[in-house]
Amino acid sequence: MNSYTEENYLKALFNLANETGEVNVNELSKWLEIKMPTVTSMMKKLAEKKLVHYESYKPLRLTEKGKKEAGLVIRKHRLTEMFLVNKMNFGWEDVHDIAEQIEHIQSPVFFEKMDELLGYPKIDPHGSPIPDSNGKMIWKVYEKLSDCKVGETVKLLAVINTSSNFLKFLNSRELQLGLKIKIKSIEAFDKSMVVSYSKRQNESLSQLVTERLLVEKDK
Amino acid sequence: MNSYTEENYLKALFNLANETGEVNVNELSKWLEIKMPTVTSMMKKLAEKKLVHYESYKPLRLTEKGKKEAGLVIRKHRLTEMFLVNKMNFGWEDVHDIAEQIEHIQSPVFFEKMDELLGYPKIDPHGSPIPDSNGKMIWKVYEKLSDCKVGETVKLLAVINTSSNFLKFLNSRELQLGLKIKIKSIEAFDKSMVVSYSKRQNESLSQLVTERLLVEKDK
DNA sequence: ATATTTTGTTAGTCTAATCTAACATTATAT
DNA sequence: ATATAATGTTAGATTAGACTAACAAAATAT
Repeated sequence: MNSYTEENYLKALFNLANETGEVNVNELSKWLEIKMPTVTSMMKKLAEKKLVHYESYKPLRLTEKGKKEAGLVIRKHRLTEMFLVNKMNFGWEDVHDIAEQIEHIQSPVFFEKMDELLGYPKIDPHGSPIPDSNGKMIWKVYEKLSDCKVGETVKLLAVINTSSNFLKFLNSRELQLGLKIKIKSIEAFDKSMVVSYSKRQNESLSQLVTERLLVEKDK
Repeated sequence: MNSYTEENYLKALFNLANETGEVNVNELSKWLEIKMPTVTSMMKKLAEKKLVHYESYKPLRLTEKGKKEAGLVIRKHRLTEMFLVNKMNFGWEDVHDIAEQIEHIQSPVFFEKMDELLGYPKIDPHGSPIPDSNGKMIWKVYEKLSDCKVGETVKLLAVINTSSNFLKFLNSRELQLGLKIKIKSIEAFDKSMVVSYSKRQNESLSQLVTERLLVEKDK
């Protein structure tokens, strides 16, 4: 069994991993807002438990066991977010902090029940995949809205940033998952986009926004 | 803000308090399965925080502030049990351990939402009162079934012990809150009762059981 | 009334998870 | 190629919450 704290490190390692699965001590330290020496010592502990590959001065990498256990924490987090939104009527902007706590509840049946009541969902309210009960997660390859071209019509399928402020901003523009968005123009100097969707015509979105919106070309 | 551990001590003090609101260090120690010296030092800490009246060698007593905060933890616990039973289809025998964890979630809106979805319940699935949002709890005065007399018909309104084993036993006899129970006879030598309720005629219940069932005389 | 048992406290140790200060290694820039 | 900056580690301190051993006070029994 991993402690509350260990679960948080595992989750962070999973979420921060680059293409090769590597994370630096410094990145992890900044992400968790925990000083580097503390991170180093926790990495040694997790290495003892065969959850992390650790060698001095080398980047960190989760072991297979570590990936699985991290995946299971993320599963609990995302099932919780889905439950809060679909069964308890919370807005998607309000679920992150609660899920950060509930993800550490030790009770397999509790999360199995959530899963069942939700009808075994595959994605969470922000469009992120929910790992299966073995901790395995399949990421669909989405495109950033910021990488799309003028004239294209795309479907909004996920958001990268799940901070309350960003999601409240999306709410204020009535931007939600599933929407079809048409790109009318792109400003050359700041990469901001003018787009149309549902009843909104010619809304302007800054690059900070468009690169956090994940889309699929409309077929 | 009280820590997870502090919340558990407060709750225990509340639950163990006798008529005069007093609890001994020893009782508390046994209840929590934490050694006496640890309890003593925690009591000093809670006294610092004005949550407990503490004097060397004297019984412990929650302050008004302490009672309120303990009541709020119990509120979170009982709302959670109610939610698990009524909204997530758990049996009343399976909710205690999960509620022990969820009661420590720090998120007022989370519990407000539960309360709202449940329709502001006044009692939990075991018949215990749910404290209000100021931590105030009103205990109805029930009678123990074991104190009732032959010939009386009573209504089962609460159970004292909420251990999974006891509740599973009640399930196996189809005993549930709200039932009308008629006392047919009482064995003199072991105080066991023969009772009838719903479709069950002449069920025998040991004193260990009858003194854990809280009832009201049928009017 | 005194001895014994039970209850409660003090003093000091331990572990998990954090920190700072100082030092070591690796990466970057001139 | 070397100086500087960034990153990472070691050593030692701190805090919360637990423990044991030893002692002290209160309750109980003879």
